[in-house]
Amino acid sequence: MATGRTHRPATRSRGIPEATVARLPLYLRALTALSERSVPTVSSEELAAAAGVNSAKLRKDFSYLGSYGTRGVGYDVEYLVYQISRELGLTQDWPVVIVGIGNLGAALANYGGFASRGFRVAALIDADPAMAGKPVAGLPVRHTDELESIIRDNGVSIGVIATPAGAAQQVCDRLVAHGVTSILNFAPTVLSVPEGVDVRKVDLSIELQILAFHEQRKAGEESAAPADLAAAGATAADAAASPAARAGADGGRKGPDGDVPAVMPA
Amino acid sequence: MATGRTHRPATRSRGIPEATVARLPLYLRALTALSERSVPTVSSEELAAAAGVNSAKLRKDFSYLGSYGTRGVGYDVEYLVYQISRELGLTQDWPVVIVGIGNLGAALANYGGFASRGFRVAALIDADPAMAGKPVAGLPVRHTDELESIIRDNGVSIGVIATPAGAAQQVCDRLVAHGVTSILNFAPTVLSVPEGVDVRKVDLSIELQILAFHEQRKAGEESAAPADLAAAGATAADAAASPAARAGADGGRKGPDGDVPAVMPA
DNA sequence: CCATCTTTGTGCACGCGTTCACAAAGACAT
DNA sequence: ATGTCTTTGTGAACGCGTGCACAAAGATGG
Repeated sequence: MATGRTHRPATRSRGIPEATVARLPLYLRALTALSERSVPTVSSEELAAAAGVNSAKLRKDFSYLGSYGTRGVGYDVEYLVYQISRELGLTQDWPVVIVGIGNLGAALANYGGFASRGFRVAALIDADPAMAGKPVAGLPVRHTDELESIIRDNGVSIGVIATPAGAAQQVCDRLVAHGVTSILNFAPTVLSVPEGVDVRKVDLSIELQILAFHEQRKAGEESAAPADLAAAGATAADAAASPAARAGADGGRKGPDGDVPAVMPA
Repeated sequence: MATGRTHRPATRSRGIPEATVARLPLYLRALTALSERSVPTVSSEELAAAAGVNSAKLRKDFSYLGSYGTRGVGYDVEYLVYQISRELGLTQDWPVVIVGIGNLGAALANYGGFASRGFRVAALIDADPAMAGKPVAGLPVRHTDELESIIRDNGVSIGVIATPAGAAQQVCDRLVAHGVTSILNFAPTVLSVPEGVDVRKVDLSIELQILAFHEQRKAGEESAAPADLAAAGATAADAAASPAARAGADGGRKGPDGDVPAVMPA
């Protein structure tokens, strides 16, 4: 998956491990799908498969919530949907503001996954006066000046930052100053916030870089096994000394079948 | 931050822990910023602060890469930028395709963070014939039919899926069939892929749900402290012993305002 | 050349998360 | 009722990641 964790250090909430909390939405989605197909019950095995996790892990996760589930039968889908929703706080309405209505901000505003989960986009905010009033996803873009009143009037406690990196900290500070205590940050910056404020970060380029790392490793292992050994043996000092030598090493990519690729694409 | 990890189980790549790999892009960004300001060296303390992590952790992370750094001085910025870039595979060009050019796909196509990191958008692909040829972010949208040739001709090994959930698995299968071995998935679905293919997932609504969980907890702690203590006191054993008792027990749960949920749904 | 001071690199301990494996709980059939 | 069969809930072991704390390395000054 794709996220990092600029998170609370180690404060486990109630008794529920952070890792479990992060999986609850996953289970919820799978359960919702089952619910729509009117499936009455699921076993941990089935549900785990649908959510893409280990069944033992799933059972343990649920055990933190309590003993829902019947031995020999499985879990009642509807009941579990309700319990998880409640645990995640989705039974209530969460007004959110999106700040920074560029390409990404607009895409977020249009994203359907929010509304369907109890999140209501209370306002779209942008610093550019030219944007003010322009309708995006059915809502008029408001100017940053209105930020405070918007937060106050709507009781907003969750903010989404989709501004350029340079503006993010400033926007963050203003959000926090006016009462926002949870922030979802799409700007590629480390935000510093006071104690008690949660920040989660989504960084698109980081995800790609992680994939690139593994991709490189795959390519290297396959085609250049000896070269790889050499690289492993020769400590970084060597490799650094001659970047050219390295550039030549990762040429071979695996095709869909076993065909051995020729040279690297220029 | 914002991602999950539908990842390789436990196979640590080379000797570098997965957690470390995930932080390297963070360090790289901070270092790049320093580099642009022509700062020659940084201490682990300074860099750690800039990247938002613990300095001990940072030093340990770097120790996996090798012994770059001079005691009493710190790390050479330029050198470290190079080393990390190389380790992440960013010294080479990674052509990527983006499939599904809706709001999100278009936003991704326009996202500057890719190009600046060695990622090149080789093509934008959409299933809608009406989209074909339309320019997005300076590139003409191509139709799904061309998927295979695009991947082949460009040597694409990384694919980004930004389609609706329903189409994601199918797109994924086609990508994989034609040689893509790393996928960044924005569709809210669990993708199943063969061994050897890496999937990372970015799920916007999941991030919000996690924030909502903590937000709820914060609100609850404040207003319903005693109820919270009671819940903490009763160990799982109690609750497990009698599901009925439990159902009743969590009646007094912290709502934002203290509303008590009724009974369980049938 | 020696002393001092800074900063790295890492051994070690601890805690969280994952997984195995199984006993207990309940459904269902006889 | 009793027995069988399924599936949960969890105790226990293990491994990874984190953070402390310190020894070693090197710079710097005398």
